[in-house]
This record gives sequence, structure tokens and C-alpha cells, in this order.
Amino acid sequence: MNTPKRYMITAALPYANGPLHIGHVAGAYIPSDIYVKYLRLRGKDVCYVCGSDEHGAAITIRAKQEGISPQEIVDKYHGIIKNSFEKLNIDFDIFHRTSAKLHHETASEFFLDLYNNGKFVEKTTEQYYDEEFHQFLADRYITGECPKCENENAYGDQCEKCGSALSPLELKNPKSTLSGNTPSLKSTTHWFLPLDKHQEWLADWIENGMLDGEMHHEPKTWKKNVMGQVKSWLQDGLRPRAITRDLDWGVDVPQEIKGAEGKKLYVWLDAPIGYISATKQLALDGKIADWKTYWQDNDTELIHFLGKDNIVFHSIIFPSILKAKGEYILPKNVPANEFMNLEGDKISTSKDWAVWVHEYVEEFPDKIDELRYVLTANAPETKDSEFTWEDFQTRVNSELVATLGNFINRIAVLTHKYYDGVLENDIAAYESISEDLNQVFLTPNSEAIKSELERLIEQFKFREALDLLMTLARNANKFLTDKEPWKTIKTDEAQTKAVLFGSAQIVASLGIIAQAFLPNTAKKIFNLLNMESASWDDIGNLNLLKTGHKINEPELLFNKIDKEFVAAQVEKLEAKKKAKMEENKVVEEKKPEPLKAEIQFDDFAKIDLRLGTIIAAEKVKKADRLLHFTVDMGFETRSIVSGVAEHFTLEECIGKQVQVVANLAPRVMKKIESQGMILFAEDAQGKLHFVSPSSEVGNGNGVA
RNA sequence: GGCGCGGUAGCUCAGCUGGUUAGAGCGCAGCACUCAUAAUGCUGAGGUCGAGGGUUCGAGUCCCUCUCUCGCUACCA
Repeated sequence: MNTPKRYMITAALPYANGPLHIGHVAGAYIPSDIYVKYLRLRGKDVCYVCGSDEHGAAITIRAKQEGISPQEIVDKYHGIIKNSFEKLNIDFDIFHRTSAKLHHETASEFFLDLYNNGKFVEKTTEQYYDEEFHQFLADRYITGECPKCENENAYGDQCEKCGSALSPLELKNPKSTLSGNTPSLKSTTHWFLPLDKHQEWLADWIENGMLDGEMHHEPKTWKKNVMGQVKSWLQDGLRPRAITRDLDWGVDVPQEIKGAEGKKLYVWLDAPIGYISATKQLALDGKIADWKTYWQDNDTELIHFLGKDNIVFHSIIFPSILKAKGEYILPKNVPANEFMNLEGDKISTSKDWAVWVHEYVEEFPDKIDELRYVLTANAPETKDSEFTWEDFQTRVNSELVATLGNFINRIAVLTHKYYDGVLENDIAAYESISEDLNQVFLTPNSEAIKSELERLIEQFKFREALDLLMTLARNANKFLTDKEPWKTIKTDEAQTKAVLFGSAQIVASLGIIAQAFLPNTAKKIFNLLNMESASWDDIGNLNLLKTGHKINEPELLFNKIDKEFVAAQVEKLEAKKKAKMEENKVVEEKKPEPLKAEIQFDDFAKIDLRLGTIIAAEKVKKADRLLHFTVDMGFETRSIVSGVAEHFTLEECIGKQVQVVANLAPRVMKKIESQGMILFAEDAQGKLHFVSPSSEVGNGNGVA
């Protein structure tokens, strides 16, 4: 494999139904940004795109909740997210959006082309449609009369009276459970991507790195977590996946296609094409000459950065689409990160357990690099990691302030104190310490820090790479302590000058490396040194700054974080979580589950509820949630399967008296026949509780 | 239940194709130093490498069984 001529770097499109939290940023955006900054420092041709993913059902639902249009939702979050990236100095060439006209055209064209070339499988079925709610009805949204037993309340998939399996079309007098109206029958067509047909080349590509008989990439360079998950999917066997939906918010299925009306592209098809439309926009803006070279030229290296939830889309589905389309290159690598937890718990939007980026950048605009540093040093590269504010404090104080910032400050202060900020030197003395200076640029294993940095970054090991920046600063501190210029100033002027001169060169190298990780800090360092930025190859250059050059007044790069800061942040988290819980409670109270359609007494009377006692309980094999109960019903013993294994231990079930729906049609689950259903009470958290009579009632008696 | 990542010092993590006394940073203890945001440097204490078997002259590193975290997936009337 030869060196690529250019790079196409993508970062997963954030979903525009909420703001960004630190987990998103640590997972996909900071790593990709570091990688891109590094490539650019080395003078590479890089195109780096992202954008907001603005379609899909979740956005329409959110819009309904907030009482505004989907467009308003995505406009709002697109703005917030874009601003967060800018404040964090994540430098996309473009932050596009999938609601843009160009994207709709691009995705639509893409779809049509694939369609015309027979790359999809089409399935047309007759489905019931609710005119009032403007949507197709899933099986369970339809009730009607069972053709076999004349039960009037059979569901679209099954009649619960006679137990027969049904399809909605068999029902007599069907009704929509949404509006209560009679639904109309409409034929609907959906398109599927036959992933099963792609299985073979995908396996060869992923496992061996071979594409069309040629070496495409070295499989060993893919991260274990990514490889593992992808292979797992391949082993299971790939299945066709629907790529269209009946929705009203998204990219239309092209009108040229029969049956396209009311159909939208499924978001996961639409979203990755967003990378391409973003690149097109970039070309229209005149920022790049031609978008095609970045997507269709074999000399381009395509890399997708993302979180683990997106692995399958980017390493199986999107590559299948690109391959089916033809002409497009496939990703060389898909470096996915795992998840970041927060203070011992999973980050959760619904519980508001998160550090929100837009809030952080607003509150601490002078601590951007601190966040970038901590999120990189603790990135979930191989396994889930954890962010705590205490760790944030420790890392800032003992690493950024005490090691990196302190060294630079020492040099600035000494140079100003002794030489009024002017770099002086003594050739002979400089020669005598050059060996020591070169040592500073070596790792403890005597590897060159510069080449190690290159190796690690190219392997996507950013936390280790960042640690090398600290290694350099530690070495530098040691060098300075060993040379003791504050002592030699009294005895050996030449030596003192040489040491400070050399130290200033180290500071410059620190600045160069910082450009990839800590852009604001790099700027401050260069400003302090009174110089323009420098190129990557000047790392370790001991004569970058010249004799007689004057540096600026010392200025602190970082400030210490105190206990109060940490306490305030933790408190804020707890308070918001609590507030959110209250809010959720209120919502629950205000919006109880809507009542189901009214039934007649006759309907109710059909249900035969009886009391019984659980006399035996065991776990159902090969099913995590199922328990198999033996229930003494008084007149007989029943075998009943319930999905409650997560709620109760076997011991606490035995001996409990329970209410049983005794005339429910039997159903076989995991080869065990379940003869009835046990009733449980469910609380707001979804936890189940036994509903037992307050005093002993004989088994087999009814419930009235 | 199936599959996958992970389970290594108090904390966060490295340990490639098996090879001498298992590493780093932070934290902790002691010493040195004073140019520096009480910062820095040196030294040290701290580990049955999740548990149990096996292969081997030799295993954190390979095989088997089990277990825990997280994720994907199935079942959940």
C-alpha cells in the first residue's frame, strides 16, 4: 500500500434532536480533529466533514413534544451543535446538514441510481392505512372480527380467543385503534438492501482486507472492538434491511419510482450520504477543487470516526451501499470509540445526567483546552471510560499546570529575569549540552518522541500520543532541574545562556505538538515565544529560534482548579438530575397512559380471572427474561411462562398467591406451553410487583 | 441464551507473534532544590495479572471451564 495522496475524514453526524455532551465529543469529534490537525501539520491534503443528521421519527416526536415544527427543532439544535464545535476548535471544513436541498438531491440521486441498477429488493404488500392519522397501521393497531371464531376483538396478528395466527387482511370489519375508523387498504412498497448478497465480499474485505482480489487495507490495523462487533454480525449472517419508511419527515424516495409516494429514505441510509453531500457543498463553496477526488480516487484514504453505536452502519451497511453504487472508495479504517460514563453512571439525556458541551463552553470559555485534554487523556479508546470532575481537577492541576505550564513559565521567567527576554547563546557551551538536549526528545525507552507520536497518532492511539506531550514536558523539567541555571548564573554565564537557549527550543517543540491536541495552548505558546506557528518537522529542532530573538512577557497557560470548582460542578449535575426526575414525574402525572378503547361489560366478562399459588418456579433456558411457573389453580395445575426474570428471584416467587387470566389461549414460548397469564402491577420505573389478595383466598376462586 | 470488547498496583491505563526480578502516569511516603501557579527532581512502598484447571523447560500472554462490567442480538401473553 502506498502513501495516500489525500485523506477524506468523516466524523459521525450528530443527531439534531438534542445538544452534544462530552461523551459524543470524546468518542468521535476530538479524536478526528486531532487526527486531522496532525495530518495538516504534516502538510497533507485533508478534507474533514461533518453535519447534523436532521431526519427520522425521533425528531418529529420531539417536535410534537415541544409543540413546534420539525424544521424548527433541527434549526435549533443544528445551531447549538455547530456553535459547540466551533468553541471547542473542532475544525470541520464544513458542518453541513441533511435537511439542506443539496443533500436531498444527492441522497435522492444516489437512491435512484441504485434502484435503476437493480441493487434493491422490492416488496409490495397491501396494508391498512388510517386516513385520519395519515399513516400505515402496524398489525397491532388493527382490530376486527376473527374469521374463525367470530371473536369481534381479534388483533391484526392474532385472535386471542381461539389462538389462531392471523394477518390483518383476514379480519372482518377491521378498525384502526388510532381513530376507530375503518382503515382503507393501500398497497405499499418498501425497498430492501439485500445485505445477504454482500456477505461474501464483505467478509473477505473485513477479515482479510481484500477487495476485488487486491489488498485494500491491513485488517490488523482495525481496532479490536470494531473487528469484534463486525465479525459477530457476519457470523450471524446478514439479512436484507429495509431502507425506506412511511414517514413524513426526511428525504423523499424519488418520484420516478413507482410506489414512492409518502415514502422516505430510512435515516441510516440518508445520514452517511450526508458526508458526500457535505463534500459537494464544499466544492460549490470553492474550498476544494472537486469533490469526486475525495470519494472516488483510489489514492484517497477514507476514514470514519464514530462511537460504538455506529460501527455496523459504517463498516457493513454504508460500505455495501458504496460498493453497490460503484466508483466509490471504501473506508481504510473505522476507528470507533466506546462510551464515556460520568461520575459512576451512564450518560443519559432523559435523566439529564451529562456534561453538556454548549453549557461548558459558555461557562468556561477560557478552559477549552482543559476539556480537550481531559477528554483525550481519558478517551474510551479500548473500553468504556469514566469522566469525573475530580479527575478533571487532578489532570489539569498536576499535568497541565504543574508539568506543562510550569516548565514553560519557568523558562519565560528565567529568560526575562536574566536576559530581559532575549535569547542569548554560547556556541561552545551549547555544543557541550547538545547531547543532553537531544535526550529530552527521547521516551524512557529511548525512542524518538517525534516518531513515536507519528506512530501512535496513525494508529489512532491518541491518549498515548498525548501522554508523549507530557513526557516531553517532564523530560524538559528534569533537564532544567539538572542544569540549575539559577545557580550557574552566578558562576558560568555561557552555560546559563546555552541552557535557556536550548530550553526555549523545547518550548517551541511543545508548541508544535500542542497544535494537534490543544490549539489554544499552542497559540499562547507561540505568542509567548513571539513566533509564528512552526511545522511538524521542527519538533526537536534545536536552532529554530535564533540568537537575539526576544520573547514576550511570561503569561500563565493554565490555572489551577480548586475544590470549590469541583464541588460546584458535581452539585450542578446532581441538581439537574433531580430536577429532571421531578419534571419526568410531573409529565407522568399529567400524562397517564391514554385509556384503551371502551369495552362492553360482555367483553370484560369474557376474561376469567382466577387465583392461584405459585408452587414452583424455574428459569427458562436460553431466555434471559423468562420464568417458568407452576401454578396451583385449585382445580388443576397450570404451567405459565412470564417475562419477569429481571424482577424477581425464584425464591420470592414460590408460595405467592397471584391472579391468573385463566382462559387466555395457550401460547408456546421456547418450547414451553404457557397456559395463562399472571398479573403484576408495574410502577413508574417499570418495576413489577406482585398483586396478591390481602388475606388468604382459596385457589381457583374468581376475581370479581 | 448466542456473540463481541474488557476485567493487570489505591485511581486511570500500557503490556506485539509465550521467555530473565510484571510497566507508566496520577495519588501516597521520604529526601533534594528554590527559577517556577507550594510548582520541579530523585528514591521508595504498593500487584495471588477476575477464579479454577490444562498445554509447555517456561504463560498476564495459548487451550478449556466458570464469573463480573459494558455492548449487540434473541426470547419477554
